[in-house]
Parts: sequence; C-alpha cells; structure tokens
Amino acid sequence: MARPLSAEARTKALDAAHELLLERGLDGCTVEAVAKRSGVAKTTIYRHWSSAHELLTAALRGLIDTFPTPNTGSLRDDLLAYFRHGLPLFTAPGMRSVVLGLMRAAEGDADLRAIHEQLIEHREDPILIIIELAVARGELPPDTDIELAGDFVEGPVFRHVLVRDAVLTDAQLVRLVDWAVAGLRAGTAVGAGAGASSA
Amino acid sequence: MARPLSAEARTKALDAAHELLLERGLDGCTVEAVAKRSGVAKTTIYRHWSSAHELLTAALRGLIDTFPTPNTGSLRDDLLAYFRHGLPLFTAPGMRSVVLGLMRAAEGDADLRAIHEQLIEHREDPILIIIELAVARGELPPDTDIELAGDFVEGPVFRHVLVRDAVLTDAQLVRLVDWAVAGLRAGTAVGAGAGASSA
DNA sequence: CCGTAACGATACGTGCGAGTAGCGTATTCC
DNA sequence: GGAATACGCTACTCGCACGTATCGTTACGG
Repeated sequence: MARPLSAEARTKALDAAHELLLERGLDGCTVEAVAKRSGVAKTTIYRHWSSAHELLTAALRGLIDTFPTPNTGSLRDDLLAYFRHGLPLFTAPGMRSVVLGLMRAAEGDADLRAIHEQLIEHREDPILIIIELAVARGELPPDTDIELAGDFVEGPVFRHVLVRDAVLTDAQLVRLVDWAVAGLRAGTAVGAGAGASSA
Repeated sequence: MARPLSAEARTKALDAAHELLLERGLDGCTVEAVAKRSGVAKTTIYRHWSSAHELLTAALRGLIDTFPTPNTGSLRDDLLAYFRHGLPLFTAPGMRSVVLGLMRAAEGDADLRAIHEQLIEHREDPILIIIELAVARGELPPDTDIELAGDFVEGPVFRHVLVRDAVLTDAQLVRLVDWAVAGLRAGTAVGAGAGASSA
C-alpha cells in the first residue's frame, strides 16, 4: 500500500459534520452535505467510513466528549458550573435537533443507542456524578435515587431549552437549581420544613 | 355533486394515522403507510387532505386534545392526576418520537409550530394552569414564575420518560412531584422552613 | 333511475439521500 | 523514480415518500 487514508480529509469531513450538526441538526448532517461543505468527495468519505451511519456516530461522539464534571464541593455550585458550560452547546441552532433526534433514533438503532446512553445514562452523565458526590458528602440523603434525582435536576433545563425552545437566563438557571436543591434536600425531612434551614 | 366525501374513509384514515403515530412515531406516519393500513387509497386521502402535512397535523390535533386539567384544590393532587393520566400517552411506543419530532419540526415549520405551542406553551398547557391555580390559592408564592415552574415540574417527567426512555413507576412519580412541590414552596420562604407547614 | 363524483387500484414523475463504478490526477511509501 | 493507491469528479442505480394522472367501479342525490 502506497498511500494511507489522509488525516486531513478525515479531519475536514469530521469538522464539517460537526458544523452541520450544530447548524442544521441530525437531518442536515448527510453524507452529501458533509462532502459539499468539507470539500471532501463523497467517495472519499466512504473510504473513511463505511456508511453514513458510521460517519454520523463518529461526529456525534466527537461532540459529546466535551461536557465537564465539575467538583467544587457544593452541589449547587457543581450544578451551576455544569449547566453554565453545557447550555451554549444545547442552545446551538441544530443541537436540539441532534439531542432530540438522537432520542428518537435511540429507539431502534443500536449504534445511536450507545451514544444516547453515553450522553444521558448512568456513569457517563456528569449530572449523576455530581449528585453522587453530593450524596457522598452528606449534602443529600444517602437513600437518594440518583437517576431520579438526575431527572429532577436536569429535566427542567431540558424542558425549558429543548422542549419549549426558550431562552434560559442565568437568573432563571439559578432559580431552577435552587428549587432543585431545595426539593432534593426536603426529600427525607418530609414532615419538617426544618431541612430548609440551609440558607 | 352526487357524492360527498365519505366520513368513513376520513375516519378510517385518521384512525390509522393515530395508530401509526403511537406505534411508529412521526416518521412512520406517512401517507402511504396510512393508505396501506387504513385500506383507504392514497388518492382518496389526498381528496380529504390536500397534503401529507395536513393529514399529519389533523392526526396530531386529534391526539393532543385528550389531556385533562384536573382541579382538586391541591397542587400535589392536581399534578399527580395530570401525570397519571398523561403518562400512558407519553409512553406509547411511538409517542416519544411524536413529541420529540414535533419539537424538531417546530423549529422551522409554521403549522407544526402551532401544534407544538398548543401542546406545550402557555395557556394551553394544563401544567401551567395547575400551577396558576396553586398560586391563586396561595399554595405557591405570588411571585412564582409560572412557566419556569412548569419546566421545573414537568421537566423531570419528560427527561425520565422521553429522554432516558425509562419506566416511571408511580412511586417515582410521587417522589418527583413531592420534590417539585417542596422546591417550589421553598422558593420564597428561603430563610424559613416555615412555609412547609402546610402538610 | 341516471348522472355525478367519490372510491380503489395502478402507474407515473419528482426529489433526495444512500451507496457504487469508473476515470484521470496527485501523493506517498518502497 | 515507479508502483500502488487515495484523491476529486461525474455519473449512475436504488429506495422511499410525495404528489398526480388515469383507469374502471360504486354509491349517493336529484
């Protein structure tokens, strides 16, 4: 063999795929669109990835490896740091389509399902790690259902940004986080409002 | 004119469309699929609806007009009633695809956008009405941001069911609702756990 | 009871993206 | 420096859904 697959073509194609994902979402990230934008010929793309599917999953994996897992020692601060970093990504023009499309695709697609899980499921989701840390610190009750708490914390942001397609101001984010932390803390101390003595 | 458009064909097509939406989601509800399943010829479908788009929106509207707005006098009970009724619909095999696809489509599609808003936005969303009632009753602080509270309350269920595609047991639902109510109540009465003296 | 128009069936044409084939050119390993 | 091979390009087939055209058939209304 005289000539290896060029890293340049690969990089250019992946970059274009990332751009298309962010700008036009999952449906806009077709092989033909990637070829057109990147300048890499469609045939060349098929030399690097055996199918449109593999290109897409590769591009997606590249995108989701950018979420941080803050550890400030405070649940509230961890959550704020996480959301403040992740929000711009979620609010990219096509990112809603990516996330939502991913969920749809996850229904019947093994490869996308794996990405979906890495994006959202246990052990890979920074949110869950943040909550586990809070439980370990004693900031949350030891019997806290981690994954359910993850829904409780991240769900509101999801709904606001992805479902309602609304702008989430920092003040609103802070309020959501405060509500969530208060709710989780009240989780055990049901009968007593005493738990709220935190602030 | 000698023969009106048959209500039977219309009904059969809409029924098939509903089935397809619930079973196979937005993408599975094509004119050809509706024709095949309903036994109504594709040409006939186009006599009733001028485009695939109109058929789809008609079918969607038929689906979303089924959500209740309970008013038990208790925020907690209203929320539980709402979710207990709505959950089976959300968890139909294709319903996630419908809701999520709707959000994606809502990005650029005027008609779908209208449905999207009816489904999720202000004044049409039972969740928001439930919260408004709670505020009016004094169960929640008068300065509560209704829509943000809607995110806070419904978001967790969305994430659990739609995003994570997990089963939501009734015990988990109760816990989420309790967390949410506790969080919202703690909203203003920050310094004092006193507000929780309700229960 | 007769005409009108909806009905089902079939066959098109269109658009678009996946994936393939063949060509001439450029590059890199040996 | 030469052989192998990736590269870009063009052109193609295929599948699928939309939407239209044209049948013969059937049912309703006047």
